[in-house]
Amino acid sequence: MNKKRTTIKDIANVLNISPAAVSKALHDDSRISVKTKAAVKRVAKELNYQPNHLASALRKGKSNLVGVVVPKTNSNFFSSVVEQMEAVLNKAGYNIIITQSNESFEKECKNIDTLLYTQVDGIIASMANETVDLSYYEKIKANGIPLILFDRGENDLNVDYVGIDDYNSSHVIVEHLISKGCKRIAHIGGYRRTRIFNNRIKGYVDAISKNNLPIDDSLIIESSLSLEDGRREMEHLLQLEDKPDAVYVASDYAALGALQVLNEKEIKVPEEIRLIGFGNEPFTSLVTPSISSIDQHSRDIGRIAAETFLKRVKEPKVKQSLNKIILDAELIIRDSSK
Amino acid sequence: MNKKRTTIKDIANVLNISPAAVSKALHDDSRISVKTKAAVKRVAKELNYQPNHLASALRKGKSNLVGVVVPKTNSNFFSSVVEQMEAVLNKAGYNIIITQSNESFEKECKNIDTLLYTQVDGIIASMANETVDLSYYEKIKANGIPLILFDRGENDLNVDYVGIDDYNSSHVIVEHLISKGCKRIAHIGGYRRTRIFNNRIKGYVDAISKNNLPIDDSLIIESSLSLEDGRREMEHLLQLEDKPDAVYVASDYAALGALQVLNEKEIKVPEEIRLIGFGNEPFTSLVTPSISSIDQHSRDIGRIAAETFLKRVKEPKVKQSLNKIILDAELIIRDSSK
DNA sequence: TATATTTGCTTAAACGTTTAAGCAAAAGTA
DNA sequence: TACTTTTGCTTAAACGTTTAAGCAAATATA
Repeated sequence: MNKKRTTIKDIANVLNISPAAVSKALHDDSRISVKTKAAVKRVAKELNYQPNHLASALRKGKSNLVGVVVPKTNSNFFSSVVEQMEAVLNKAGYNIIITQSNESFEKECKNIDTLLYTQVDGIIASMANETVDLSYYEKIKANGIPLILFDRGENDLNVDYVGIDDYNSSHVIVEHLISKGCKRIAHIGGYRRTRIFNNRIKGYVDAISKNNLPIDDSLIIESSLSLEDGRREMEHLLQLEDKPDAVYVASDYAALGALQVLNEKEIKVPEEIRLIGFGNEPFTSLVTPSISSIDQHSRDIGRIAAETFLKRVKEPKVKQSLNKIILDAELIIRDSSK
Repeated sequence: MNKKRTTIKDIANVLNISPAAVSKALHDDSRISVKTKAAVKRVAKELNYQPNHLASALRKGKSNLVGVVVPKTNSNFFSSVVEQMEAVLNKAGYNIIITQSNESFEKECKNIDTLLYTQVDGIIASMANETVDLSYYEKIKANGIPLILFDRGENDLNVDYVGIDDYNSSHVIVEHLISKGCKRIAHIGGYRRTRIFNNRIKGYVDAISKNNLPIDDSLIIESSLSLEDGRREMEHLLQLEDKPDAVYVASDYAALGALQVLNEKEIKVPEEIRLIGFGNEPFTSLVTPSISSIDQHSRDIGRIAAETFLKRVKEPKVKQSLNKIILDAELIIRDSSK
């Protein structure tokens, strides 16, 4: 029994040609005869030859791997984004390494180090909520490989970005609620230090003003947007003297927490309080009442991010103008705001 | 400006020592003086040296990468399993490449090829529902690297496996339902060709018999267990002349579909029909009524699968006896079966 | 003091592939 | 026929590490 894997050399020995010829034959080089090519491929199959990616990547200085950094794969949004990326990149001959930061800055840094160490040809990332220090992302840029951000980006980094228009989404939501007659619209949002949440808050504030409603700071709440946060902040809102008649929550999970509290207290949704979430997670259509939410076009984001990467590697010389691709989000109206 | 990355050679040149000495210094070899080590590490930092994983992996014949194949990361179970694997393997110096098959056999094969090509040191996999042909898994075994299966495995492959006791879980469920007075318990299951679903069906049948209830084939249904399948099969069960008084669904998603139909038809759960799911997905506690379900100890499964891999690479010579680790699952009783 | 051991390095080969350069034979051109 | 071009390969170096083997100098041992 042979312990060793078969290499290009083994094939060369069988056919009494040079390893170089075998390599070229396997890559359909025009300078190799049809006959030799056929023979090489036959022997390769016979010996169950598996190319060694490490060796070719080392020699070519290109690993054909793309690193993906996400906060958590355990959400419909991210897993759907990743699925599309995979599809597009696979077609172009790339494979992806997915790493999750679990929303931890420290883990995110470790992941980036790992990916660089593994010699990925580029990194597509969405930042953890915790992340403020951008030095690790500068490290990627310094490395010379393309860096594409999606969903959770940072303007300061000056790299390609794909995401939805959070600012405008807030406008759509607020205007929908006002059209239903709401006058006191609360916003359970994320922390302002994350750009997307900041944009949602700014959009909310501007939309309220634009529609001549008063801005009430007690109706604007920042949190981590977990289900528990949603519960806590909803309870808090219900203790206000002047209760809101609608709540716009910047995440479906927190919106669900809010809904649980409303259901438990037998406050009718949407009659007494209208509720809108963000992200269009599958469960929003499954709970009672179903939750209106913003669809983030996850599939498009994944596809476009991957395509942007491919463009960058194809034209590394040309200092292309930066891509900031902002997609329009879509409000899916369900029972909670009808 | 220097385009090139700094290598071990650059450091060697600066200090006028050999690349070999630098390599050893970086690995804290005992035969390198403390002084040289310090100097090497200082220069490495100064030049922002990043080791080239490809080169060391090629030379050492070891990539320190572990491939993970899952049907879909978009489920609490799998993402939680993967999270634990990552934690354990990272600690041991390994990184993981996650690939999802999206339940497609073809994609699964492609993923395995990719992983082998990338020279992973081992593969931890859970098979797609579609998968019947095991030749790709044999390919992994032939490659000589460890293969660990979890959750969805195959006895025929004769490799390490970690999972829960599906057969016994069915017993626990059936007995719980009987204790609540149920007499006609239906089972919306997966396809028998998947071992775990087959075990759940067998467990169900045996538990029914053991408790002296009649086996009624019209109450045993095989499906893909999607939410839509759950809806369709629940509607089908409700059209039976002799309706069930309990339904045990082998997946939470399908259980949710069933629950939707019951809610729509205003059939009271649990009063008229009791319902139990499988997997303890987060939404089971979020919907109304909350769904009783089986917790699969995803964190333990991830941890143990990773540890099993580490054991296998540590002792490749010793033909260890095969590990089949079967964990006890836990029934979480909620409103749908109270 | 003579010999053995340890220390601290160097040299050189190896991992498996790709590729630039080169070269003889075959085929094309004048 | 004498030249150029094309075809079909070979040779050898390179990618960045690691590591076995070796060797001189320093240190320990007898």
